[in-house]
Amino acid sequence: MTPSEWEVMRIIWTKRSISSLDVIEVMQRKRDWSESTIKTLLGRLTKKNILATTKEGRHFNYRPTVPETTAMDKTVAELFQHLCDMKKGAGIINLLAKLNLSKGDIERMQAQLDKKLKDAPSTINCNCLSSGKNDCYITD
Amino acid sequence: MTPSEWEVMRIIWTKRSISSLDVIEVMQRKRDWSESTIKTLLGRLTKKNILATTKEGRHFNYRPTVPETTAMDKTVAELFQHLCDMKKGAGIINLLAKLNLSKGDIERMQAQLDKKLKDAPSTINCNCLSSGKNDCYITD
DNA sequence: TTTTTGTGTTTACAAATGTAAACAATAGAG
DNA sequence: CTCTATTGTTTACATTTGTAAACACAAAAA
Repeated sequence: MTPSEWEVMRIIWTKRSISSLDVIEVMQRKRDWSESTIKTLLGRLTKKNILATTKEGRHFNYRPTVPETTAMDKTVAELFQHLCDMKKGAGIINLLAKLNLSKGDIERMQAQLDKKLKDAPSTINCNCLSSGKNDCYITD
Repeated sequence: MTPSEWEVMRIIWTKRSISSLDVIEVMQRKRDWSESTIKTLLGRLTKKNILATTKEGRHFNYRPTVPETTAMDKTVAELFQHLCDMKKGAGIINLLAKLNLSKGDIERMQAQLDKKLKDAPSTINCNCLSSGKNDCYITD
């Protein structure tokens, strides 16, 4: 899913089921895209089977075939897969600092971390050269 | 920076300064890319000013102009910027579950979370339609 | 000094992406 | 039952990305 497609999906995930007309209307409040552009994106998402359609009189109704959280988790996991093992932690710490998180989410994270801390290794090696050993000069 | 460029950068970030010959050698241990392909990537990274070069006899030496952590933070931040505000927390929780983290990183995260918990809101609204109010039907 | 060869640069080209106009089909209006 | 307007589909085209061959030029070797 491309960034533009993702923007369209957010609307559809939120609405659950929506006509193209409404997608266009909502989308145009966010981005200066022509009607055509949005129709193209809907078409591509449908072809990729990320959207399913149901005919309804004159227009179609679009609904996601994949839950938003599933898509999110996949995208986030993919991104992190390409980062240096050793520095992922620092990346998350920096991210946490910037995000607005609810009490509930923070508590769930804390629980998760408490659990992981028990058998966490004291260091994680850099795997950037895939050499099998710690590739990084700076070990921390 | 594209995914392929990122792979090349990881090598150079780790080595700090490296000849194209060595980049090619290391890279070819990871991916089945032709020498040409890797040279193209080095060229593009140089043109984008992500790499700086110094002539050294027959070959050039490449070194990053941007620290890896800076680039990482930017990429991670960009990704999260496009996700639903309400669901970012859940995304991180899922991510944490999957990652291998060092004790030190976990402790730093815990510290960060403790600090944030104090004045964390009890809920974060979905902003997927940018309507100004909570867009999501499911409020959690 | 000429030849060779190792490197960076140019050019190439298909696929994906962003962006959008033109077209076709069909539901609803008259 | 025809006409029109709406909405999905085709086609279009520039840019970026993945992948790589061809080329030019400067060192090193002869």
